[in-house]
This record gives sequence, C-alpha cells and structure tokens, in this order.
Amino acid sequence: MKRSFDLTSSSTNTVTLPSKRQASLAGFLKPKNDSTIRSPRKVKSDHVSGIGKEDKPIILEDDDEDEVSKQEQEEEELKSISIIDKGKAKAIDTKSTDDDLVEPWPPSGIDHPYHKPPTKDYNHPIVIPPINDELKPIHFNLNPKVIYNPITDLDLVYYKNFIDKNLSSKKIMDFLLDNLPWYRVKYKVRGIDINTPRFTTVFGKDSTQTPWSGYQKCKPRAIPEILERLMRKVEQVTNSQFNFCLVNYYSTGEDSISYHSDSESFLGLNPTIASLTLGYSRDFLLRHVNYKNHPKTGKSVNTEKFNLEDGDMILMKGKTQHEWQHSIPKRSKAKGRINITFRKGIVKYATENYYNYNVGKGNLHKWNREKQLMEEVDSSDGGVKT
DNA sequence: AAGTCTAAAATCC
DNA sequence: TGGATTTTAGACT
Repeated sequence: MKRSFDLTSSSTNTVTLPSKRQASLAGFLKPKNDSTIRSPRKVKSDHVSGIGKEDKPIILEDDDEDEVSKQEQEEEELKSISIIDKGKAKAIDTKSTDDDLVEPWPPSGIDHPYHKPPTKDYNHPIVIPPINDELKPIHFNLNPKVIYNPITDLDLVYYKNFIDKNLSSKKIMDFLLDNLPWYRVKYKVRGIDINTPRFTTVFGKDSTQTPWSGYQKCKPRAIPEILERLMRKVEQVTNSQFNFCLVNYYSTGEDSISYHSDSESFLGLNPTIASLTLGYSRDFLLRHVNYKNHPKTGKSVNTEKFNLEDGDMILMKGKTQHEWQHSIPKRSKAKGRINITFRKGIVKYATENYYNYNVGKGNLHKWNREKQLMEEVDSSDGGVKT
C-alpha cells in the first residue's frame, strides 16, 4: 500500500467545502426520483467501445437540465465522475453459476500467473475443510456499471450483487469466517507502532518462477478452493488474471482502513484489482490524490462514495491506483464485513510484502461462532520469519 | 518497500 | 435543535 500526504497546506483557514451535489457516487443506484442526484452527462468517446468520435462528448442522460446552468454543468463535469451504464447499453443482466467452470483448476501451465501449489493445503497453518455440495455452485449476477472519468482517471466497474445475496453470499461468508486463519498484524512505519485495525489473511504467490518452497521469510499459502473458484469466476467475467487473494474482516465499525493506493511497484503498471464484499455493508470512499487542486483543471475533485453491500464486486483498473486513494472509514453502527481482493503480483517482493502485512509474525485468530468473536489461538507455525 | 489516531469542524437527522 | 455522526487536518517516534 502506498499512502501519500498533503504537504501543501495553505497558511489560511480556507477549507474546501464539500458540494451538496457531491451527492455520492452511490446515488446512481438510487431511485431516479431523488432530485438531489444529478447524473454526470458527458464522457469522452474514445474510451466507449466504438461509440462516437474525436472529442465530441456523448450525452448519456439529461433528465434534469432545467435546474443547471451551462457553466455549472461544465464545472460539475470536471469535478465529478462519468458513468456509463453498461448494463443498460448492452442489456447485460444474467444469472449464472460456476457449473460451467472447466477443470482442472488451478491451471498448471506457465500461461496463468497463479502457479499450482504442491498441495491443495500447502502451508496452511490450520485445516481449511473442503467445500461441500452446499457451497457449490455459487450463484452470480452479472450487471456491470462502468464508472469512468478521463479527466480524473477514475476507472471502475461496479457489479451490484455479483455473488447472489439470496443464494450464495451468506454461506460463503460463514465458511470463510469459520475456517480461515485470521491475523491482527502489528508493525512499524516511520518509527511508529501500527496496530492494523482489522483482521487480515492472504493466500497465493507472485507470478515469478520461484518455486513454492523458494521463500525464506514467508511461506506462501495455497489459495483455498472456495476462494480459487471465486477468483476464477472473477477472472472470467473481468478478463483479468490474478495470483493473490487478500481477505479482510472488518469486525465492527471501529475496524477500518485509511486512505491509501495499492502500490504499483510489485503489481505492475495500472493494476486491475477486484474487491468483493460479504456481510454488512460499508462505505467505500475514493479521493483523488490531488483532490484540493487537480493539476489538469486547477479545481477541487469531489470525493466519491459507494455503499458496498453484501455480494457486491468493484473492480479498480486503469490509472485508478495512480490517481486515487480509497478507504473504508470507521462507521458507528457497522457490523461484520468480509472483503476479498484479487490481485496479480509480478515480482517476488510482492509475496514477501503481502505476507508481512496480512499475516505478520503469526498471532493466529479463529472465529468463535458461538461467542461471535475472534479468539487468539496458539500456533507454532505460519508467521513471517524475521 | 502497507498508517493510525485524535480533536475539531462540518454535517446529519 | 442539538446530540450523534462524519469529515478533515494534523500529530505521531
């Protein structure tokens, strides 16, 4: 993760006030009769699969133009995002299962960045049981919304209810909570002690030809079958490939993650990262790295907000990690949420880094379903070696 | 070579 | 209306 800081604080007391029409990105999912929500209108055409030409903007929606002056429109356009409702455009609204996934899995060839581990439970510190018939097939809904702004380089695809919340998400949530090894990692950054305010765990290894046994400081863990199957479906749907699965558990509203970008150094340029939500919904905030003064426009850039709900998937791609930071802020009433992310690490350091900050030195926790809490358990194995 | 926490201001309801 | 919640700036070893 790469965090950046605003070192350009002005000497005055001026504060950038959030616009009322900040109106949260999630607004595009709300009913249309919410008059406070105004749809962005124009999108540069060269990124919209074959539609339009040159710089001529395409009008996508214009259902409340009477309220907005032209100048106001243009300013708003610079500050906010553009939305292409791909589901509407291409009428994608399908249910599917992973029945059609072709075995064998995982792939064993060098074509895929996730190299087959020596065993299905390689380096697991505890037994993760095989998935039963109830956990397969998983039911998916495919209804992508493209969120793209060529000025601010926000580049997302949002799949609401990707994992069907009625048929699949709860079972998967329970299985992961019950069976994964969880950690509360402590580490130092710039001489300061950090207590990671969430539970974490990680599986997979980088795409280098380093054998699974070829890591000293950390022991890469095989991706459990349920996560492997999810990963594979996400790959199929998004036309991407991954070799890491990071899982976070935000146990209460006190658990959080600060604004950060996912570092490009070991993920390569413009990484695609898929993020899945299970359980209680949480706000997901995106803030431009130069939100106070965008270099292209000289204007402020609004923070965007999604309320990620049970089963949702959001794909971050393109320059999003370069130009934007994201966070899960503390929320007073929040309950347990699991977040699964899939990424592709392309250098050996990725493996060391991910195990360092998501497993750490190995203070293993297990979920106690009866007591509804995490318990630290003794484990001689598993931690990252110093 | 992975930030978190707190106080104060702003906003919500 | 004002207590609760969220947002923001800044400290921190």
